[in-house]
Amino acid sequence: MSLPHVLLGLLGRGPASGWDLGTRLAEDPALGWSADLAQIYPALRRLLRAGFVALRRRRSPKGPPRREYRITAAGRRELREWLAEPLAVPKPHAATLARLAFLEKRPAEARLASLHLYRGLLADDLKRAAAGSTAARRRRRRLLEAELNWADAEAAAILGGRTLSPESR
Amino acid sequence: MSLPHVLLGLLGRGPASGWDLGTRLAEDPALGWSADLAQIYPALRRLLRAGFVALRRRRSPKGPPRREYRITAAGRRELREWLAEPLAVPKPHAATLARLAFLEKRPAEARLASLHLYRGLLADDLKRAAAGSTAARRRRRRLLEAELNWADAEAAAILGGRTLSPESR
DNA sequence: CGTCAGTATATAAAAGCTCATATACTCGGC
DNA sequence: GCCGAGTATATGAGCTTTTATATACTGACG
Repeated sequence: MSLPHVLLGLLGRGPASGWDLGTRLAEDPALGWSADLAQIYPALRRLLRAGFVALRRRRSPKGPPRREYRITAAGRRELREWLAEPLAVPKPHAATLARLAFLEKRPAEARLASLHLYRGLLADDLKRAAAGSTAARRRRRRLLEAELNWADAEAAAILGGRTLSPESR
Repeated sequence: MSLPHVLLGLLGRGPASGWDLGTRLAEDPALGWSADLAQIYPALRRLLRAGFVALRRRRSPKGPPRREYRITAAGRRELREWLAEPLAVPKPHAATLARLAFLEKRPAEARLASLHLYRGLLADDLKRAAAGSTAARRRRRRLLEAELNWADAEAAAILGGRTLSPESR
């Protein structure tokens, strides 16, 4: 849907090859987008045909020749228009959330074990998200912190022998 | 990827038709999954062929006959196995986050306007998320609150004439 | 000298998802 | 009696995304 625009946005920060864009996407979860190289390469071609990016081949110190793309004036225009569209609250599409929802029915030990593992992953992510001072990074840190607090509260409630829900007696 | 499992999870709460499942998914954002009916109907058929659900046709007070599915013993087993898989921190896949990240380069008024609209949407969602006492709902409320706080902090920083980032002088 | 790891591009096949459209049944209003 | 709205199931086209596979170049290790 909007992979091309995300790529344009990344190219707005400077020229890059398909490989570069792939690693940037993979490394920055604050961007809220990820894509396989098999998706990026065709997308770049479409952007090239549309005139939104320009291509320069360069030899690479390691490996085969790089195809470096840079954004064009038309590309910047397109990017600006996309950025001007109103923001919608993202509806997450994640199996983890569904599992979390259904976990409620499982025995307390199982819930606690899952929560504990999950908490560990959250803490790792928060540590990795410590760097960076963009709005998107700050947002990500806040959300991770809130989720950590939530996980702790849930674990405490289970350990306290009662759930926070009304069906507990 | 996991739509069939999500459907099994929902059927774990009681029998339902494809239509019912579609509306439940659409109405509960804490579930973290959404699906078109065009996706749900074939998925239910596959679950039926696999023996994870059983079908009963019932006349409906309004409209054409309903096809109600209920989870079988094999289905419960499958669901339990899926729930036992370790949770991974979801990586959001949302154009909004990417826009947020690239918005940084736009003029302050544009950023403020976007933030303000976004804040309004968040507040609406939070109001709608007020009900429910499951762990997933509590999680969602916490995250929405954290994001509201973030949006307010960002807006305040812009209004204060400086950003929170070190490149502000 | 071979082969493994890392960089880099590319394509095909399969799976997943959205959008448009069609059908069918009931009820309430005009 | 017809029309529109709400309930309910279903399919096909087209798009996006994932997974698997292939190629090619360099440097390091054994």
